[in-house]
Parts: sequence; C-alpha cells; structure tokens
Amino acid sequence: MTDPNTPADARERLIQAGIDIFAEYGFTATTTRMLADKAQVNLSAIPYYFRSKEGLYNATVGHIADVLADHLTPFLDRLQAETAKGFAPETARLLLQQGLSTMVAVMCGDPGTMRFSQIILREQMAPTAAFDLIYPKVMERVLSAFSTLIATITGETDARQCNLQAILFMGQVMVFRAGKATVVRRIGMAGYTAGEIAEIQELVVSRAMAALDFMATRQA
Amino acid sequence: MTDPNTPADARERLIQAGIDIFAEYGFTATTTRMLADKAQVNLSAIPYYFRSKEGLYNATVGHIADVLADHLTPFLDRLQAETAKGFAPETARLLLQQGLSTMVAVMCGDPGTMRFSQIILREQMAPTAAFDLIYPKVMERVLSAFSTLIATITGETDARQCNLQAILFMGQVMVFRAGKATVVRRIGMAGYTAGEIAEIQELVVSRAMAALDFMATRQA
DNA sequence: TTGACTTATACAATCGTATGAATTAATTTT
DNA sequence: AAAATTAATTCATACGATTGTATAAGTCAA
Repeated sequence: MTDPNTPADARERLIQAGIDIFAEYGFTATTTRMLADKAQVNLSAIPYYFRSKEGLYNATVGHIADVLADHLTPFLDRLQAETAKGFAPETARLLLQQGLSTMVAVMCGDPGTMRFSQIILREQMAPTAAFDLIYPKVMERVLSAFSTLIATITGETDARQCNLQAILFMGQVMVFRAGKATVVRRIGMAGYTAGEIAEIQELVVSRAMAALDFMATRQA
Repeated sequence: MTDPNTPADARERLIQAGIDIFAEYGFTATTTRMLADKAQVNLSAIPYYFRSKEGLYNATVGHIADVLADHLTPFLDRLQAETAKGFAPETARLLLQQGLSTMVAVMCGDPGTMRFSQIILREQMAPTAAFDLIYPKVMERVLSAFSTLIATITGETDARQCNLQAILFMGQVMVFRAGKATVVRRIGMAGYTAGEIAEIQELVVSRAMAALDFMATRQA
C-alpha cells in the first residue's frame, strides 16, 4: 500500500478499482486481472470476496447506489420538510435549481462521481441485474423529487406530465456526460473546467425555468 | 439464405449482423462467432472481407453513417434552400419541429434505426476510432443545422449559445433512448408504441419551442 | 485453369475461476 | 504470558473454455 489514498483492505480496494475500471471499460471489456492489478490485490481475492467478477460488479454498483443515496439524503430531507409545511412555489424553484446544479456537478464536474454516472449510464443503456440496485435508491428518488417540485411550481396536476418533464431535465444534464465527446468537439470546450461547468449549470437551470413557465401558463 | 430479407452476399450480411449484434452487446462482448452465425457465414469471412473484427465494426459504423447521412440529406437540402432565399423565422420553426420529430422517430420509434442510435450512443460514451466516421457525417451536420435554425428563430447572434441549445435538444431526445429502461419503468410505458412515440414527439417539440421563446425574449 | 470465395480445422493468447500451499491474524489452551 | 491451535486471508499456479485469427484444402464460376 504505497498510495495512502487507497483503503486498507482488499475488499474495499477491489470496489474502488471496480469503480475506476468498470466505468472506463464496461463490464465485459474489464478483465479480472485489470481489477486485481489496479487494486494491488491477488487475482484470487475476487472469487474469495465476491464469488465472481459479476459479484464484484454488483457490489460496485451497490456501493455507488449507497454513496449517491447518502449524497441525496440532505436534499430529499429538506424537500420533505418543506412539503410538510406546504411550501411556496418560490422555494420549490430554488430547490429545483439547486438540484439541477448539483446533478451537473456530480455527473460532469467532480472526477470522482463522474465514474459513478458513467457506470449508471451504461446500466441505463443495457440494464443488467445491477440495474435494480441503482434504480430504487437513486433514479426513482431523484425523479420523484423533481416531479414533486415541478407539480408545486407549475400547478400541473397530471403526474405523468410532471414525470415526463423530470425526465427531460435529466436528459438535458445527461447529454453533457454521455455526449461529452461531441460537446467538447462541437463547442470547443477544454473538457469541463470549473468555468465550463458553471456555464452548463446556468444553461440547464435557465432552460428548466423556461420549461416550467411554459407548463405553468399552459396550466392556467 | 432462407430469409429473403437478408442481402445476398457475405459482406453485406456481415454488416447487417454487425448492426444487430454490436448494438445489442457492444464491441467487446460481441464475438466473431456470434457475427458469423447471425450472418450465416463462415467464421473466416470476417478476416477475409474486413481484415479483423475491428475492421467489421468500423465498416458497420461507416455504413450507419452513410445511411443516416442519406436520410439527412433531404432535410439539409431544404434547409439550405430556405437559407439561400433568407427564410422567415416561422419556416425555421417548422423545420426545427420536423427535425426534432424525425429524430425521436429515428432514435426511439423505428426498430431498424434504433440499432443505429444504440451504436452511436456507445461511441459517444466511449469513443473509438469509429467515432470519426460518424461525427462529421451525422453529429456535426445535425447540430450545425439545428444551430442555424435556432439562430434564425431567436435572433441569437452568439454561435456558442446556439450550439449549446442544439445540444440540449439532442439531450431531450437522447434521454428517451439511453434512459429507456428508466422511462418505461417510471412513466409506465409499454415500450414505445406508436402512441407513446407521438406523445414524446409532442413533448419534445413543445419544450423546444418554449426554450426558443426564452432565448428570443432574452435577446430582445 | 485461373481467381474469387468458402470451408473445416487448428493455434496461440486470454478469459474467469479453481486449487492447495503459504502466510498472517485471531483465538484458545497451557 | 507463552505456546498451540484454529481461522482468515493471501499467494502462485493451473485448468478448461473461449477468444480472434491463421492456415490450407475445398468449391465454384469465368
């Protein structure tokens, strides 16, 4: 253990390696030897701790789900507290803006959490058994929160419409992660510096507000 | 050749198989034996016609780029014709609506072209050498066209802003392809029936118009 | 009979995982 | 507290299966 950043025991180190390697190469292209090398752990530690490569993958996705769920909790708690006392549309607007900005930062800004979203995106496109680990803990709760906020802000009573709008919001953020290669090439970005992230956040939030205004006027 | 739909010679059949198999499993998880079986072709036809598995993959992506570029041509020609005679914002609006609807149909509606977008999405997330085959022929031209339309409609003079909005449009469409698993589960869709596609098209177009109005008023 | 193509077979490399010995840590017994 | 014993973990090695691709014989039309 020359690197003090790596956790102490083999099990944790393998999951950390899983986050890095699975994110970069995907499940199939990742070999058990890559994982063992990255974790500085013997090859047999994988079947020993996780039964199989697939077991390690599921543990990795499960870990990501837990970490993201923890990050989500303060936001969801605040939302629930505001909901309890019947909150004003203005408060909901601020919460939604904060939520979208955080999502941009998590998916595109922070190098650590960017690996998370890479793995989640792969699961979205081609779901495996691990999809069920991430969906209820993360996707469902995020979309549900956004949907609630959208309903409060716009007065839209049709839940389907609110859920669809929440998905559109996700798409506007996601495109900057999944389509990074195109974005960087097309816009001429350096590769998501702090300034570029701020620009994306402002863009996403402003268009979200425009969409909400549209929904509100259509509702009225 | 029991199936009359499959093309005559081995080369074409392998590319058709490549579209199906690479889309479903990705490059690494696809084996040469899967491809040969699907194409009903001997295994050695792959190195014979394409030098290697990677050669077949590149030929497959190249083929997709060509087909999509052909589909794109009428739209782009019409756009160029309108641009030449200095077209009205109203015309631009209609063209953009048509473009977005087509994109939804191509990416989510038609089972044939859905494979295309699956492969393109994988290239977006983890670009290989084949990315350069699809970017200039498809991505660049679509985004450029959208950007031009956005500028015409809103009066926005900053090209960067127009390009960013074009990317947001792509994201709103893309989320229904990449996030299909979540969408179906969350909204309770059957899996993109004709009616559901129409609903998505209406949704995407309406929000796009709202975003354009926002840009226009901010410009004024 | 030539050239284009197809076929069956084989090969080295790499894959995930099993095996059992070596080592370390923990627990119990003296 | 020291020694003995058990359990937990690490390690090197190996195995069968699968991978992409090479090879050379075979087939067919021109």
